[in-house]
Amino acid sequence: MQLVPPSDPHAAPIVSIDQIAHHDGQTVTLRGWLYNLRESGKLLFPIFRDGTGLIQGVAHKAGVSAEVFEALRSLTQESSLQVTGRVRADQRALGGFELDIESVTVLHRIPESDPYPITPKEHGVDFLMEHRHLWVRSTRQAAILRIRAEIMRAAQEYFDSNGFIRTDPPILTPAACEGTSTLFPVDYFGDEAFLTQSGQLYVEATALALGKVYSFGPTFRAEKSKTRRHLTEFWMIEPEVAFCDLDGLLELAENFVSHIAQSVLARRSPELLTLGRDLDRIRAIQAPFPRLSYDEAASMLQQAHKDGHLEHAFQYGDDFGSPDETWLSSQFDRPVMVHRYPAAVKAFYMQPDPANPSLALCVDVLAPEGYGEIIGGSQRVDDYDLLKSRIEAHNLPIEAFQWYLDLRRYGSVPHSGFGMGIERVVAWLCGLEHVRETIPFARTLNRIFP
RNA sequence: UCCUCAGUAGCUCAAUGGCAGAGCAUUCGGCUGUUAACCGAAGGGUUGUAGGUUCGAGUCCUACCUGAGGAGCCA
Repeated sequence: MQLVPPSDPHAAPIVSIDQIAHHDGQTVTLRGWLYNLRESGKLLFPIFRDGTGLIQGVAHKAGVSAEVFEALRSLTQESSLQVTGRVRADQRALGGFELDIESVTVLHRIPESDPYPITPKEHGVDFLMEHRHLWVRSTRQAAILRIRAEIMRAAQEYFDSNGFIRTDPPILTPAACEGTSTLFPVDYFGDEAFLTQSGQLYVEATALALGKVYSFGPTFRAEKSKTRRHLTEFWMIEPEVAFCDLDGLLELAENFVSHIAQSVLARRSPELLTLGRDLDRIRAIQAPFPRLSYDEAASMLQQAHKDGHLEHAFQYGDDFGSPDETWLSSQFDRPVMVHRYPAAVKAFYMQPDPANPSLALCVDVLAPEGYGEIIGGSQRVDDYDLLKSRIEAHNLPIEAFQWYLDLRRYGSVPHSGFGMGIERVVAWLCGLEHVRETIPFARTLNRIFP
């Protein structure tokens, strides 16, 4: 296999397909794979892909050597190759350019006896997930992964350029962070440890060291959730800010999400269009976001039930169910921030609202179009005695939280933070049905292969 | 964990309780502008597993396995 640029100084330059428009009329070399091959008598129309795009080649039997023509004619889908030809603008071609083929070097030819499994026709979800290592080559999946990468880049860019320091918490943890979720146990030299379900408690510590911090990494939940919104392994980005109250947190959340959406729009619009996304939907995602108190949201839900928009009657005091969130978020064209839930349905570390201590100073950001909760956050309890009594009331092992309580013993300050699930944001911005397509290799309740 | 649905050719799917089928993919042949190309031909099956009802089961019944959609929980 020849993988390095040819040493011949007169050889055609190696270019990627996304740069092909800059080489109109020139002879170039592409490296990639055969995406599809159409044949019409003495004409061949191979379509090549190289990870940056697709381009159709043309080979006339009379225009190339017999060896080149036969090598192309018998080429199989997804065989790898290097092809040299002249770039020509052509209205008939999908990308506006075609390649008049001069020569071909086949790097690896897939034999007919064992053809590439994923054909240009439709396939079922299970088959595609079983072949995820190959499915990622498809145009649609590649577009999603490019948008995912941009979302991650833009998220880090926002924090890095606003004074935040990235401090990543451990993946292996000694005990449950929140005491609620089901965790994945691992053997830690004879002791039981767990894969982290949230880095929050740890970034609270680094926030009191560095002021504004964030963490970004994988998170694990062993809950047997079986929905389009759940993975057992997902990526979460968690900012934590010292001297920040709930109002400051709401402002941070809306500016952060707006920045991500507008970055994707600016840098990945072709991919959004590949996915059939309406760009106006993304364009609308601009701060400020609508804000609803839990009380206001609850009233809206009860009214929606009376008007026949919701089957289930919402009980004041309950947490919102999935249909509730879907309906609420569908009332807005941008994410809606619901704040001040009843403390009883929220985590132990959330600061009570001074105006009504039965409410927590927390926020859930619900994405529109039924994508549900993308962010959950709160102002944290900063009083030692209150936090200690909360831990006890939730029957959590106090010893495991001694270090966490220390943060309230030594220079405690008001502080706030949130966690944003990357995959849900990817699914939302891409307009996908299921989060399993938003990560290169999804881990779900029923799948840990490939 | 609960509810609902599905499992037939490599893939996507048909088949009233009565001969196991089609399209795509693969192979061969045809076509000098194809757009998931098209036209002709060929090969390709333990109908998820185990049991039961029946003269006869892909089809009906029971259990199990696998997957999907939803609920709860959450990001």
